[in-house]
Amino acid sequence: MKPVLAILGATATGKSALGMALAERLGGEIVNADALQVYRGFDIGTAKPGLAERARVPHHLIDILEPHERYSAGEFARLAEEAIREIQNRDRLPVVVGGSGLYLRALFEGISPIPVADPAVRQRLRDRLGEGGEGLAELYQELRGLDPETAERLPAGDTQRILRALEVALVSGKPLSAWISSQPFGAQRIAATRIGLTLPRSILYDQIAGRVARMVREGWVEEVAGLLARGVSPDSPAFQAIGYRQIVQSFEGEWSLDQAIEETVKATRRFAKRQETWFRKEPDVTWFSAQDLDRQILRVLEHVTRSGLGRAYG
RNA sequence: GGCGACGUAGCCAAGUGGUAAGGCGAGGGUCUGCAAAACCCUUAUCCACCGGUUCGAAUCCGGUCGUCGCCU
Repeated sequence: MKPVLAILGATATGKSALGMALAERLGGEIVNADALQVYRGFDIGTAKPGLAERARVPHHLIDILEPHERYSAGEFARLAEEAIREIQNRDRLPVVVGGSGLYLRALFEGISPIPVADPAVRQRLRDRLGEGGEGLAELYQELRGLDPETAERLPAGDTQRILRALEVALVSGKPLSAWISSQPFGAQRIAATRIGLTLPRSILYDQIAGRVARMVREGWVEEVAGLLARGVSPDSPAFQAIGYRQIVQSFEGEWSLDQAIEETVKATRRFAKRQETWFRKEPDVTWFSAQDLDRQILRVLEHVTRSGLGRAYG
């Protein structure tokens, strides 16, 4: 497969804007590598590109799921690869834009073909964990028996991963560690020219606060109210999105709207920090300052044409 | 000016004689299908300051400074 262009970086650094600009100049189409922009109706708080942007440049993997549907790194990797193939068949340049490190890794390095767990099994494990259940320690012990390698790796408090590892072993009869070693990351690569956007922490945090405030002005709270009124369950996967949760909690009286907004800003800051931690050790990323983006675009363009991409898409 | 309360980390705060809880914030990190998730680690050689009592003081006593409240 021919190489693609990828734009990554923490939230609120301007990835979408840069992606648009590059796609327009290079004859590209955007492949969204974001876990929440896939949900219909979750627009403002996910900073989803608007209809105007999408009319100017084709976007893929946006608005493809209903809020109750589940998405995942593996699903993303499959869909993204398909989209990339189609775009390349049209002789256009795929521009992958996103901030989720795992999703990007799954796409570019290939993710092990681990079977999706049976929801019934997941529910049963949840029940065993819950009130009057055995508790996490017991489940962790069980995992030690079924998949000692993974148990060794995981901290005893990581409920989410312990459950997942048990799920895989129970459903497939093969431990997660075996699935992984049969096709580790890196076994199936898609070449990419990776552009990273970064900002000094204090500026990034200002940016985040400003963006959340703007989203609220643009009707974020009303959007959330509308989703609930339409019957979207607050327990839907889509409501895992930062801000949406907090706003729902303010509706439920847990805190005031101002507090919800403040909590949203905080959660976004923590998220951005985690993204930076992930990307920091990611190899083969050429970093550009997100300050003064307009002027950076020329430098990025130059870098892109000099990279393998210029040749591949002559 | 008088009286009273208070002064513990960037913020909030517990601790009232035995050698500084916790929360928030911040920073660092882990990551194979929930990833905008989940999890882990670090963050006060020291309790406004000075002196005293005591084997031992953030804790008791005196003074100084500061903050707040009430009174004049």
